[in-house]
This record gives sequence, C-alpha cells and structure tokens, in this order.
Amino acid sequence: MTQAQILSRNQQIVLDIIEKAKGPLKAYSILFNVQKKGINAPQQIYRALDKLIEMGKIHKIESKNAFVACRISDCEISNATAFSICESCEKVDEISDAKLSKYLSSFNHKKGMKFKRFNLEFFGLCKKCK
Amino acid sequence: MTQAQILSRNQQIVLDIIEKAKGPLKAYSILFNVQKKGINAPQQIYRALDKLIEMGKIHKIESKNAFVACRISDCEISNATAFSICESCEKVDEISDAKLSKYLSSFNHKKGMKFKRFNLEFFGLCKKCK
DNA sequence: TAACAAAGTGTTATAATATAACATTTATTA
DNA sequence: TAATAAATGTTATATTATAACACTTTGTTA
Repeated sequence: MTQAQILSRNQQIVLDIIEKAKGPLKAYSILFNVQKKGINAPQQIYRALDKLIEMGKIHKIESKNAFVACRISDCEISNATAFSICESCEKVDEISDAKLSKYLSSFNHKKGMKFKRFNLEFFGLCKKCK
Repeated sequence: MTQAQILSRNQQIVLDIIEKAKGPLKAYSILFNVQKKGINAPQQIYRALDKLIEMGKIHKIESKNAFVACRISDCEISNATAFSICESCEKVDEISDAKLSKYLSSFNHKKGMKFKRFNLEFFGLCKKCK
C-alpha cells in the first residue's frame, strides 16, 4: 500500500493550481498566480515543480516547457508517459494505454541500452479542431 | 525523386557543426563556435536551426534543448522521431526501428485525435555507462 | 532583363525559462 | 532534545528564445 504523500505548503499551492487548470501551465504563469499567496520567486515554483514531478503528481510537457497534473496513476513515479498535444488549441491529454505502455516499456534498443523511462509526445489536431 | 536541398550559408555552417559534433549541441554553444565565421547573434542560429529542423536535417532533443543531426532518413521531413538518451554520459542516439515507427504512426488516441507527428525519448544508461 | 516577390541576413533589444548560492525556518528521527 | 533532513525566502544571474526592423541576395515571371 502506498503511503499518501504529504505535501509541503508550497508544493500544495502549486499542485492545486496545476490541477485546476484546463491545460498545461508554464512556471512563470504559475508564479504570477500565486504571488497573492506570498510566493515571490521563480525558485520557489521550480522547487515545488521538481518535487511534484519526482512524486509523479505532475508531468512536464517537454515540447512546451509546461506542466500538467497527472490524471492517470496518482502517486506513482512516472517512468512511462505519453501525451497527445493539439497543435491548434494547445490541448494536452495524457494517454493511458496499457498496450502502448507495455510495448514501449519492453522496447530495447539494439545498441544495448536498457531504458528506465520514456516520454512520448504525439502532435496533431484534436477532435474539436479537426 | 526528392530534390537535394540547397542550404544557405548560415544554414550550412550550423549544420556542419552539428554534424561534426559527437553529441547534441545547444544553440548558444553553436553560436560561440561560429563567431569566428561572422555569425554574432542568437537569431541567426535559431533561424538556421528552424529551417534545418523543417528540412529534417536535424532534430531537437526536447528534454535537453539541444540539437542533433539526423543520421537516419536524410532530407526527409521528420514526423516520427525516437531517441535513446544516456542519463550518465548524455549520449544521444536516434532510434531507427521500422516496427516501432509503424506501431506509433498507426497509434490512434481513443479520444479521436489523429496524429501527424510524434517524438519519443527513452532514458537510461548506455552500454558504456552501465 | 527589369521588376517583383520570397528567402535569407545582420543587428539591437528584450522576453521567457531556469538555476546558483546562501541564510533561515520547519519537520523528522535518533 | 539535539542532530539532521527537508523546505523556505531571497537576491542575483545564467540560459534559452523571440521581436522588430533595415537591408541584401536569390528566384520567378511578365
């Protein structure tokens, strides 16, 4: 049984904002949103983001330098992430597909590398934007 | 038959450096390397990088904000990229695996998104670093 | 081939993203 | 409760990327 993680004050504030957001949030946009709560410096945001990522509570969308809440496997360390990204409306969805995940997790590069983790980003147009 | 692309002066300079490099290069490291050739501003680098990416000559490693030459399908627009990244020595290899590529290219998100492009980054330890 | 359009260049300035370093406080655990 | 680990607050700065504008080169077509 996995112990529910206790978050520090700043971590909780940052996570709340990311969870409430409809799409990926950028670090500085989070910062501007929490200045009323007494968080004033980028460091404070980035530190919280780092921890939340470590805990698997959020993910970074690398192609956008932005952060989304994990909707899939709460409280798991995320070593297998996949996202669909709409190039028009910027909507991002986390993809939870057991087959895909299994396929990629067991994929081994011929050149002898054993993988610990992967991140996959699909780009296209979402249903709405099509 | 695909017409061999003619590169502009700056594009060629930037591509040469990336092709000669053993690993991924960052934009500003490219800049410092070409100042002797009269390129002085980030813009000039980023413009060349953008075009080279469009042409499929290079790829961006999103998790590293760095650029590598395409060793796989020269002169093709790259809508299906996969890389293995060593977390210890930072070595990056482009993965060319027909099965993997086919599998991912035909993957469709249940929620109705049709993908145009994907980028996959695997992380682990390379043979040497293991 | 002149004239127009498209692509590329050079430059200055600045925006956006991220980390270093250090002093202090809070929480945990031995 | 002392020692240690984790988190915080703060200032400064490094790194990555784009905006805007004037100019030049290249390619196209009338």
